[in-house]
Amino acid sequence: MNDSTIIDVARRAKVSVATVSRVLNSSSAVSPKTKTRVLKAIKEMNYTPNAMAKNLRSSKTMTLGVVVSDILVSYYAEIIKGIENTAIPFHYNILICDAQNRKEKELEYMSLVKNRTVDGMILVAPLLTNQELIHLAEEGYPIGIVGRFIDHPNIPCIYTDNVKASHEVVNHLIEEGHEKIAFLSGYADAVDSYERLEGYMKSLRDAGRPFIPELIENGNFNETGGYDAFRRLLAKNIGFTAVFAANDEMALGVYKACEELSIEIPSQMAVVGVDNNRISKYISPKLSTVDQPKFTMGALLAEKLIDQLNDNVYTDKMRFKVDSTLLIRGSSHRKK
Amino acid sequence: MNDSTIIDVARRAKVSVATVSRVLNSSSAVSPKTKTRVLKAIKEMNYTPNAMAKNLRSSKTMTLGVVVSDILVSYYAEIIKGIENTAIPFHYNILICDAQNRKEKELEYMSLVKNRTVDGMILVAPLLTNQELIHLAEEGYPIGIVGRFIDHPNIPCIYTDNVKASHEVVNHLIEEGHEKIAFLSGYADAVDSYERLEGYMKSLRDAGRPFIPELIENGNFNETGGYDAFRRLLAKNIGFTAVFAANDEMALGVYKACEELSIEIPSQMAVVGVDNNRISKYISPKLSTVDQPKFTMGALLAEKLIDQLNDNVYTDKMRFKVDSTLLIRGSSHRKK
DNA sequence: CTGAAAGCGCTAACAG
DNA sequence: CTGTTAGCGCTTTCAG
Repeated sequence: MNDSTIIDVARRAKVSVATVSRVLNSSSAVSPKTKTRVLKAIKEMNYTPNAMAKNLRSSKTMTLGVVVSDILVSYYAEIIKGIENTAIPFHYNILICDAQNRKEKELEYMSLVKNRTVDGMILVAPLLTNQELIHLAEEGYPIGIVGRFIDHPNIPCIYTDNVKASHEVVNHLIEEGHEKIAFLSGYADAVDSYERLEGYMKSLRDAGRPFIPELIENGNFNETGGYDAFRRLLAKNIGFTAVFAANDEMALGVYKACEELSIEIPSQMAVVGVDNNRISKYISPKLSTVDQPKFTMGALLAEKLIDQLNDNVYTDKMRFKVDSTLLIRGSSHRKK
Repeated sequence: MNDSTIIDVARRAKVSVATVSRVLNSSSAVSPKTKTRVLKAIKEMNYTPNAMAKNLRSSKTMTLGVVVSDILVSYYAEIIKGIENTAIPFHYNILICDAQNRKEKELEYMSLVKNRTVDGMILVAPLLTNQELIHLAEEGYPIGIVGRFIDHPNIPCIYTDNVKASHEVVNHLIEEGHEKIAFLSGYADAVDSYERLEGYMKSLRDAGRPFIPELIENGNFNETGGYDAFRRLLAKNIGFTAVFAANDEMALGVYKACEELSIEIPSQMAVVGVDNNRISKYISPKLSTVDQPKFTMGALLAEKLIDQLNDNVYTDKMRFKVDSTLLIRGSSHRKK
């Protein structure tokens, strides 16, 4: 166990603790001779500075919290990889928080920034409302958002245009000749759900198609939810030939139901998801989906938040919109 | 921002800091009246105790580090879920460390336990050798291992019998009528690789088959590595009809190569992996693989480590062997 | 270039 | 039941 403190090292090197601290942090010049002596003592005692003491004194923990809905979903994991990619070089650690798709959990985790366990918090596609988020930022807590636009000078955010992406998907489906297109939304209170639904409706409107409310079902953004929702849809006997799932997880549920019911994708049922989940290109047929530059989104946002943490730079550009791209794969391309 | 300290609260409630601390931690009785007053002050000032100060004082951070090789691999993500499942109720946070398949990284992360950023460290299928791990434990750092047996009284560990699992896989392949079975190992220095190879050889021996060294290739435990290794294997023209990949990621690489070369699975090439990665049951044909109770493994190990952290219980049972099960799916079941 | 000393915010004796 | 006080281990003025 490492029990030695800076005092022990100082004693052994016959210098003051201040000097030891100086060589530890290269904070100011120390004569080469004393420096060597201190270094030697440190090595001999196998001394490691106590991070808690350092944190307390410097009011920094050098760790960033990252709240995601579900660590098992590759979409989040890739964003985390991106965050990590910028955090590591800046010597920040990452505290991952798995909110298990629950808003209360998300809120609970915010105490980590309040009690100074982390220096800042990155929320990925949070369930918290903009208002709640803004409230936190105004209390002075450094937070950043991935996957949502939020109009506040203190909150860096990076997002894609959900309405546009969704609009593109539905247009594609219409072009493929589908008349009735179902929509699987996520939890009703998620902004993503709402925006994707908006794009869906816009497409219908543009194409002069009627909006049929029965064609909408909520699948809670997860596989079983998607499965159930799709079965409910089917039970209504509306005769739709395509489903747009607001994320890939729900699309996976659709695949499962189709397999059980021997509905062939895409000839009898076209399917499109969103997220470009890792699984989407392994399943058969490959799932058409909307890709976002996840890694980059995480990396860039982390950079901005770290900037803010260190220089209190709020003036800089803080809001980033990145493009998403529709990947048309086997699940939605009708055989001629 | 939360700038108020316990002193401010004390002042406002007209009590001493000790009393505030008492109500905060319910560490000893406080009269209902003062308690209410303190609580009121806390609420009014929107006070949150500073975790760093608390940590320093109590020499506890209530966080556990978890080192995994790659957070994107669902195998690790599920273990993390298990760890989380026991950590949360015990009020521990989890600091995820993504070692990016590199041993130096793993070692670097160990500084988190040395410098007291975390109270203990869980290593999942580490690249560090038993010796290195034991060294750390003997220096007094609380560590636990998931996915490997390690014979040391201070190191809780949970593992499956790799030799046996691998033995089972190869037996299955032999029963399916395969004569020449290739083996894709991971990095040469990983214990898992070694043990899985051992089981492979044992099966051949038991069945009176010759061991052909050319049938072994290293795929580094990842998809592209598996792809490359499989292509190298093919290039040797040995005429094997089955591959046992030491993990599912490499098996995915085999699938990719087979698709490119129009080799049909399983009729022309049987494939079996290990891990029961989430993707394995979505690909077509479904991948035969070896399942481990990942969630349970994480949960149980975390429990043991936390026990150790709190009570210094080293006497308790510390090493757990759990059963893995061979899941025979489409990729290795020869059509009659 | 080096040392002394004042805390960072909290907990836990100890005394009352 | 409540208050006083001594640190936890470190960084950082301020003097020298």
